[in-house]
Amino acid sequence: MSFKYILGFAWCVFSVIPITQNTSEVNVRKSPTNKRATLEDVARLAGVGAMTVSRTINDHPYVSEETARRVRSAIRQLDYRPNHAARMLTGQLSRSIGLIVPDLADTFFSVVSHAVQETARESGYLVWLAASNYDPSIEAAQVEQMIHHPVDGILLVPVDSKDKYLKTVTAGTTPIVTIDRPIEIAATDSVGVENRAGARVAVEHLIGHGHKKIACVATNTHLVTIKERILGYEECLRHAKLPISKTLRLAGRDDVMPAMTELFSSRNRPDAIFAANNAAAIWVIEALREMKLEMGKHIALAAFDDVDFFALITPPVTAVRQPAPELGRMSARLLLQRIKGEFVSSSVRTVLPVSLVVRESCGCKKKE
Amino acid sequence: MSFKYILGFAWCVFSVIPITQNTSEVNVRKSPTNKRATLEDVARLAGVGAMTVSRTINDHPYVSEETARRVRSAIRQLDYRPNHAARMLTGQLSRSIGLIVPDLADTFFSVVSHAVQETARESGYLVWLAASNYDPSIEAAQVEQMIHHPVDGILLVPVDSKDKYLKTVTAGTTPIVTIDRPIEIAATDSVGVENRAGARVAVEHLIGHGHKKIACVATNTHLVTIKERILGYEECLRHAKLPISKTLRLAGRDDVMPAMTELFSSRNRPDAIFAANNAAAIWVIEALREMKLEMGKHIALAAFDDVDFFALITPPVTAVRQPAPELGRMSARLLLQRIKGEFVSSSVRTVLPVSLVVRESCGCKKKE
DNA sequence: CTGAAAGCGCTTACAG
DNA sequence: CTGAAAGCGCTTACAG
Repeated sequence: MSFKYILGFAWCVFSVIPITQNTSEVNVRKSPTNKRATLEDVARLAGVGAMTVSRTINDHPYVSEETARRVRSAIRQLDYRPNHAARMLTGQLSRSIGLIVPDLADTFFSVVSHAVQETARESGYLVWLAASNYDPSIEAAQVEQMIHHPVDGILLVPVDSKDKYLKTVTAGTTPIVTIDRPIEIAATDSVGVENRAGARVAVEHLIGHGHKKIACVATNTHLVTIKERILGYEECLRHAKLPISKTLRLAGRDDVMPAMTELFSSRNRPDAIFAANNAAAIWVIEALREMKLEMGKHIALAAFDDVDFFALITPPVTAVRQPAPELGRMSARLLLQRIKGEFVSSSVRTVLPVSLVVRESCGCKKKE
Repeated sequence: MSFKYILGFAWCVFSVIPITQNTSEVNVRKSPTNKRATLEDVARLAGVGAMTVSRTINDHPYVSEETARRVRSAIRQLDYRPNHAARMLTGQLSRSIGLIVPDLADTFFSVVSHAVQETARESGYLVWLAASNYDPSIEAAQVEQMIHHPVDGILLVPVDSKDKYLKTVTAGTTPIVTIDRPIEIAATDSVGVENRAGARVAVEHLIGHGHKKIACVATNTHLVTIKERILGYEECLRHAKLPISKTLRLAGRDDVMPAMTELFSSRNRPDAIFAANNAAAIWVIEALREMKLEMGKHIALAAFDDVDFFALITPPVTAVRQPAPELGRMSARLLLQRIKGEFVSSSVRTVLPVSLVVRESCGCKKKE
């Protein structure tokens, strides 16, 4: 279907080249002097009590500048770094959060993750990252493991927003913020986007082009977000008094061609398609190529979830753009606030706006 | 340059909707009974000593099946989970590794990260993820923070393989494996790909099409990997006795059009382009559109680093595909071996093969 | 097979 | 401003 011919090459060697060990690596590793310096060591060297060192590190007031200087110098000499594990044991915050997404290789989630990571770093937080592979049991296990690590809070893109494990987890003491979709069986903070309204705008745009038979194609139709988009699509058509066809649900790549062929040979052959998510859009685009139907000419297309390369496709694809970096930043900030206890209201659902990026697959022409 | 017209919408509301708190969330959180159970609690409930519980958890031999059963039941009753922080303090492995990449939003790195994450999970490891944003000082800080957390090992895509901080870090006790490129100032394990040979195959393919004037375009030319690819390009042309033009180095998006215009108006106007990395390829593609030059017809293009959507572009782009998931998996496995001490040889450099995915931008025609 | 003691490296009260 | 004591939750020797 996609036109790739892989060429093999004789030079494709898999080589493991041992490098001559010119550093004293092994010795260094075993050297006992290399053992990490502790608070005690620093205290001894600086000639003070352990508490004074601790206070200096934590910027407590009530340490004479004089002593602080001595301590700092000792710290530098020994290259001392506080042991995080010991700190956490005394009830300190771990200064870490967990992030669990379905698939890191998906552009949308990787952009969200990058933003989360950056926001966390700015606050001195480290982030655990895990991918659930769309498997609720993996998700539950990872959340568990993180909570007991422990982390100060968790950012989660829930695969199944009704899974019972969420009930237990949200009742616990670790704050949780969900990204992209809220949890349906408990009240937690969530940050998402205007799915329904976004779908409406995309479909309205197609209607504006004069299309009457608009089909909807989607994958992952069990997700609340996708359901919302489909609702938006239906609302819009109902409002315009146009016929609503049942949404074409694609489960896998193999479904695509048969389903599309059937759709186009039916007497309800559509003149426009609304793809409710990017996977559906990509599959539709591939299928249309296969079927020799030119987008923006034989058939119009508008998608939900804009992917950068949609601009590079011919013709460029019109799509609803989600503010992925904002989603990451906002959710991370909200979680950090919860952790610090700065934010004590009840759960909030934040809904971010989306915008339609009009290109050419919908039938619009490029302005020169 | 890219044709996007953002439409604003009146309904683009940013709404923060407080949800009525119908769960007893707050009470639960403060409830002291909710405090995590400890080893001691379990021991008391099971009527045994703490050690017995510890041994049961860790599957030590020498625990009578009878006692073990009682302990396990107590664990279940109290929903006990060992505190990781306490364990680590007694010198146990943390069962976590760190991964630092330049940019998580980059497809190549996000695919690598996903694979690393998965491999780690299969071994019960959790992974810290950080992005350096191509800034060596951020990279150094994150490595530091992870090492002192502590983590058992670190996977790193070094931004500057000569940065002096690497000297210190690699001399330490935490094993480090670099991905994509080795460190130049110390001997550590690394897992990368055949950059030079890959470039050669791509350029040879262009030569095979009869092109004589082949230009090379690249970004991030300070990276060893890119240098290698450029060397491969030059070797190949030298071998074919064709003129070698100086590599066009693009620093930012704004450089592209001026540089390309100049390149094409010079008397050495190329008939083919080798893009040494995906960013360069994308910029070149955009520029060619702008210049109304059709790939595979007016100009041939082959790129290093295949990106999924290259197949969806018109014409589909011919590119050297790197085994990103393997890169992630292999490096993670190698690191885990080092951590367990299973692997005690000196540092190894692993080089994975790449393959050319021939599509149409090079001038090949799609087989029907 | 089982448990009491000591300690991992830090911090929180408590006394100076 | 500073320090000695106790404890966070576990595990490693050491004795039964």
